[in-house]
Amino acid sequence: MKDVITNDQKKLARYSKAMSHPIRIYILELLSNQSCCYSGDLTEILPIAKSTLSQHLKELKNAGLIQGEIETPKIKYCLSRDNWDEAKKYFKLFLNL
Amino acid sequence: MKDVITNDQKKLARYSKAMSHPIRIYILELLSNQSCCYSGDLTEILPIAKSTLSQHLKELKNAGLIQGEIETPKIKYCLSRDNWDEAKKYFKLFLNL
DNA sequence: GTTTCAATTCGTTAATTTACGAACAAAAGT
DNA sequence: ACTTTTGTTCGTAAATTAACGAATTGAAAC
Repeated sequence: MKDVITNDQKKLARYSKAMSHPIRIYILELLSNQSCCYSGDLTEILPIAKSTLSQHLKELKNAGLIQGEIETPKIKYCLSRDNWDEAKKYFKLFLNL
Repeated sequence: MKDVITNDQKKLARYSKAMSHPIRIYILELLSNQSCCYSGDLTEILPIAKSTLSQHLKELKNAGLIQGEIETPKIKYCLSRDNWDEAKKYFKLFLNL
């Protein structure tokens, strides 16, 4: 019984999972509008603990959708273009857009 | 501290969550290609137990993305057009497509 | 009325997710 | 050296998810 699920389907599910929380949607939306942000800014705006935010950022990093660059003492986050574009491609195909 | 997360962001996260499993992606993809299917067909193709499939279908139903129609003794599933279109709209905006 | 078919619900288990505050780390400024 | 700033990691708890097989339902079909 070979696998009927394709790699593309797994990847799309993976990206969807990364997007499956309102906070993470908020962050991605922000980053697709303004090129970058600092997590300190997010901490001030979002009604969650710093550590929780950190977890969400990690989740997005692990999914490959964002990347962080150290600008001591802060960290500048921006979209990971390659994967973001790949995700867009998958969603586009999936949704017939 | 009012809610900085919009309803649209919550809805998009909700739809993403429904799409966050390969099996559910598979089902949605199938339904967006062929108008309808019977869960019996899915049971034969997919490498999971019937009860597990049932859970995934329920998940998609709860997210409003599919609907089931009884055609005794089977159940015919198809996309829930309204919500599917709404989901598409949200993803389109979110991804700038 | 009982059997059969298709699918869901139940009961259970293991793993993952989300959240928090406290503790920790790294680097710069004092 | 020590303090401050900024984030991450740790430890923990509660809730949700995913999976299975067994039991159940509901509506024909016999």
